[in-house]
Amino acid sequence: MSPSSNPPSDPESHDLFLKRWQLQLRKGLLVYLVLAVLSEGESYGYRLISSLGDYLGSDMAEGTIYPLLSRLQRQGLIESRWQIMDSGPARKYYSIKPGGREVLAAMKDRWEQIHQLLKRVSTP
Amino acid sequence: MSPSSNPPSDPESHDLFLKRWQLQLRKGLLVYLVLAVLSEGESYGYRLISSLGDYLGSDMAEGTIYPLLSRLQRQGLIESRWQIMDSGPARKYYSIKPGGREVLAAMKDRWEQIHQLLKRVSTP
DNA sequence: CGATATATATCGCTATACGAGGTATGGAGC
DNA sequence: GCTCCATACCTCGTATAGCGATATATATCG
Repeated sequence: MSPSSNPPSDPESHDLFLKRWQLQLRKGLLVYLVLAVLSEGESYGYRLISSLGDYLGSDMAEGTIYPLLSRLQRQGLIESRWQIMDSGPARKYYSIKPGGREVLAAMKDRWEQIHQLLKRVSTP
Repeated sequence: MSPSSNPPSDPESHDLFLKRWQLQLRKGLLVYLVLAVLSEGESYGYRLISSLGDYLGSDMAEGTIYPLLSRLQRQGLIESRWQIMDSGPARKYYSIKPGGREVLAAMKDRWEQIHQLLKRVSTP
């Protein structure tokens, strides 16, 4: 266990750091991912959790996706419709609006810029 | 001005959205950038603001960099020393520790994963 | 009738970036 | 000497987003 014998390289504390880092990275990343997925066709919250979970390696929490979708709709980037199902509870399908596609394109450009920048920084 | 005539594609509100998005993106990104720059040699807060400003297009605020550096030091990833200058106020030079390099390498891997993922999502 | 899977929503907590404000040092101009 | 400015550090309050926990409802299966 070595509880506190090796502070400078304690792998356990590094894991914690990385976990928190990835949590922060998701702020901004998830909006992009949701818009990108919706740009390929409509979907709904519960389904997005599993599709994005496949991408990300870990599920995004319900407490994340539903507020996120509400936000995007309030901001006019996506729209929703209720779909009554023959079996099971109703689904709220979201689809991307033209404004959402514009924003997505801008985000994609900015993302590419940032990636180029990081390559430049890490490989001098 | 068209204050509210074109909600779905209002470029002004899109700019606001993108501005907020980039703010959120920086959460996590800046830690990476600071560690990456420090991995190439020691530096100090005030200097980091302008070097990273060049990279990012906009300066990072002083209220961002100083707490960030304190945090990284508290977490044992970087260390600092005071340098008295012949002219002007003293500088607090930060340098990366071995544990910081390990974390930086892990972040780089994860970042590459995420970039591949985004490419897969946006180009089906 | 209770357990489970599906599906949506909300609340409180935490972490981080930023703007505004504060402190201090030393050089240039009046 | 005195004021202005660039350099250099720090801290506080605000806003935002992800997450875990919790609540609710529908339909199916045993």
